[in-house]
Amino acid sequence: MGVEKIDTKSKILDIAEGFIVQGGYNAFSFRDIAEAVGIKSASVHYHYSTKADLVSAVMARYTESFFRQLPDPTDESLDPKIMINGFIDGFKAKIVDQRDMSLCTMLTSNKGILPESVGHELAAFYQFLLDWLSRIFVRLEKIDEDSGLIQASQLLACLHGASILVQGTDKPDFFDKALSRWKAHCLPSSLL
Amino acid sequence: MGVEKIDTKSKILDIAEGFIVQGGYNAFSFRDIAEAVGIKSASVHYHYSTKADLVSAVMARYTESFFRQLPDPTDESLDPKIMINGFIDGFKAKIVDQRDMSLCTMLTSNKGILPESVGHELAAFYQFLLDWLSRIFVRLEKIDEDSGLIQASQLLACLHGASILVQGTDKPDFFDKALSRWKAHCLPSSLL
DNA sequence: TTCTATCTACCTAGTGATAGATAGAATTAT
DNA sequence: ATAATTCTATCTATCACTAGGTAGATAGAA
Repeated sequence: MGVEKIDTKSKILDIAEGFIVQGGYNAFSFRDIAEAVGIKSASVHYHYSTKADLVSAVMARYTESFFRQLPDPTDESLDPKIMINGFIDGFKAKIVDQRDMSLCTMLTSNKGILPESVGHELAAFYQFLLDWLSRIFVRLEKIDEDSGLIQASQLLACLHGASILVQGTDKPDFFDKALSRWKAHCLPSSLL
Repeated sequence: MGVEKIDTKSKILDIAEGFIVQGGYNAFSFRDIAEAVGIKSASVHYHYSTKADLVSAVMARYTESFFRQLPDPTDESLDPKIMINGFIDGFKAKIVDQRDMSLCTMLTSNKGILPESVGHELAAFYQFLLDWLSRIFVRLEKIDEDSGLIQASQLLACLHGASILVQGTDKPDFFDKALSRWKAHCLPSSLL
């Protein structure tokens, strides 16, 4: 412990996450990471013994920090419209401004070649996220849980699909086009 | 020419396409393909000299056969609702019944590591498809071209996102959930 | 005789992973 | 307090294997 030099372990995760969102599971090697961190590949293995471990750790950290940033959907003092809008804007920032895919979109498309553990983590991530969105829609539109889940699925699908469209066409405009229904639907009350 | 034994060249494309939709660009090798076809890897190179050539050929064939199957959007004898529904159902068959990603979703997520030529083909594919969908929406809802493109973007995003959701959660139900708005919206007149 | 499609054999460059050494920090024993 | 020990994080060197790609031979068809 002590002076906390910039932790190599999380530096590795940062760089691995960057490589994954740019090219997926098979598009980087331990040597790539080692070079970027400034150590040797054997030292990367010291921190994460296998590639599966490494990707699993990236996913776990992502999930943890993702949900830590989300507000409590049942907090009555928060406007559900603003929560949804914040969520959409956060997603947009990632895929339009940074111009790469979200970690989960990328890993999901790689699911067939991923260690099984990562597959489970992915599924859990989506379940949790859909649940979060559902609760907000239930509040926002005073609907039952099933309908909330449907709304949540639609929004989440639109967001992921929008990122494919932006990436595939190289035209960031498609993000707003694909999301226009939701933007209109979820304008914060302050603007109505 | 002549007796047309089952063409090795297209057998290679079939198998390559299968590998790509299952795991993406980096998840298969010439040796994998050779083994599946029943020849040696050097013989695969005879037909497609580089991996970029091969994937490019897969994409070109896919694009060609995809658009050959689409009806003429301006054909007044065809019901636009049925065309949209047929499109959705075709997509669903691919990703829900066959349980893998569409070639384009997969390649788009791999775009960062793809040969540039394939990137251009992908962009062209999406432009063409969005145009096709736009024309139908313009007819269906008697709207202008810009609004047609917005509808088209939304539907296409929903479809791609639905495939991510299905793959990520392992729950095929999410396809219909994510698409329910469009199914309701585009019921063929015969059922109204 | 030339063309087509295949083969065997190989190359170079990388892959994930391991073994063993080492310098220095932290901990424990005397 | 100091000496002995263990732990941490790194290294060098290497393994067995796979990658995409190439050269050259060959059998059969045109």
